[in-house]
Amino acid sequence: MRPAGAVNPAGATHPAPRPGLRERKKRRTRDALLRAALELFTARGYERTTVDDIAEAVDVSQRTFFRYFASKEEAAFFVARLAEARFVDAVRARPPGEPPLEALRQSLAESWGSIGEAIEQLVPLELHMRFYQVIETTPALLAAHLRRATELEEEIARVIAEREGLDVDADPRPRVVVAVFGAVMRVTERIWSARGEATLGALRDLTAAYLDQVEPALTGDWRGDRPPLA
Amino acid sequence: MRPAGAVNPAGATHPAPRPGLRERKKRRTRDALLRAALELFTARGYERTTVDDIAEAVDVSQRTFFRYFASKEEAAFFVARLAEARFVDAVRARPPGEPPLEALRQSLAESWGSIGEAIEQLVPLELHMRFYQVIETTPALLAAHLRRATELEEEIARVIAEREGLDVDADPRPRVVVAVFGAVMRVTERIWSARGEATLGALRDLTAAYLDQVEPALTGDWRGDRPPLA
DNA sequence: GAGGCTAGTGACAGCCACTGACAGTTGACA
DNA sequence: TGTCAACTGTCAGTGGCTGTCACTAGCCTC
Repeated sequence: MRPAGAVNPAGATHPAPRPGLRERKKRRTRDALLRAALELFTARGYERTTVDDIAEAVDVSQRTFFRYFASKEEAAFFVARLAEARFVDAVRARPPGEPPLEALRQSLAESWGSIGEAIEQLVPLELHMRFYQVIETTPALLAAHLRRATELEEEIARVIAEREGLDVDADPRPRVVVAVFGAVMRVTERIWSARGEATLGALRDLTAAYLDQVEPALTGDWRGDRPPLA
Repeated sequence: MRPAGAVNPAGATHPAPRPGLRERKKRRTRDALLRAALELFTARGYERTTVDDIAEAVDVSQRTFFRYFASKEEAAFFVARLAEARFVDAVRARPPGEPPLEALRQSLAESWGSIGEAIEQLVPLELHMRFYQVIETTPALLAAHLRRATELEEEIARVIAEREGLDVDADPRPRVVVAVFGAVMRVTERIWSARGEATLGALRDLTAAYLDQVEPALTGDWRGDRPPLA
């Protein structure tokens, strides 16, 4: 079986059948590993914490760690996966008439508005936010993050294409909007993490400001003296 | 010393002082390793070829491989680095009046026009092109490729900002254009490599077509029935 | 052109991420 | 309560990568 699978199957209608002891224990172990991993990663760096360190902190064997997480990297991005899934759901739920770029913007605002508490149930939100700085400054993690981001983009491009009744492989526009949107997000992520203020609010504001700059940036004429931002 | 360093220091004015025996031998070893690596990677896959395999193919020790390349990954991207450096140079050399996006487009066309022969001196061009499909289909390599791409983007953003007399950290536009440009390139790279035709020409045409779609993709209205492309 | 210097190399030992195999333990359920 | 299956620990092994050390072979000086 796959302990690291989806937290909850999508179509659960009943109030939650109270998992058995075994299930709860597993969950506790996984959460403990997750939390220990993130704490060690942010405290002493990703490369400098070994999987053995994490396992030891939770008092399980290294082998057990790898039964919960396919890799050290997977543990690092476990929480981020939650947020991404929310975002995709939000895009799917957007009203059909809305222009694509606007739908993406709104989905982002929406999912960021509600993701905090979901994360908090797993690990302290502040820890998760600080961990982004570790991602951004660790080559191996940054690489993994970018790869995951492109996978996410492909998924979203398909959603957008479906909304608009287009074929992703025949019409370039879905992939292009999503790619542009993603590119701006990554630029803001980097700048945001480079500054000290690792809060969701700061990231949200910065992203909004940068998205507003896409059109001005693409026009040939930059002489219009647009006001630079803080 | 660093055998994998720049092929030729920029400011070489003399006709080339004929390197000693030692230097030539080193160069030959490095090129042999490079070629063997790329051949093995494309033949049986990146993950399935060990560094020992590569070293054995050239009849040196594994330790020696790591004296030429800091990592297996570095060997994989050695040739790509050449192409990137050319591109950056091309951007720097663009006439100052040109709009940023246009400068990037032209630089791309220019560098792709001349990079072929430079690569051919190191490894067969066709091998290099086929290797892109390996990159695209190997998670570890794709991740590394994306990270390298963002580093390149940062460098180019600074060049663009300087051209326009702006401060990269105060004005978002340089980073945004470059990010958008890079995003489109990556989308086309992926589509191009997914199709069979691994030629520079095919990539160039596809990129041009996709760049033309940026503006249409960003406008809210997609009803204009733009012609999808082949 | 003999001898010393040192860059380049091979051999070896060791770290860390990760995997397969096997056996012991413990919830779940009849 | 006993059986089964899930979960876990232990152990051995692979591959990427690094440090160390001794040795060989270009290079340079006298």
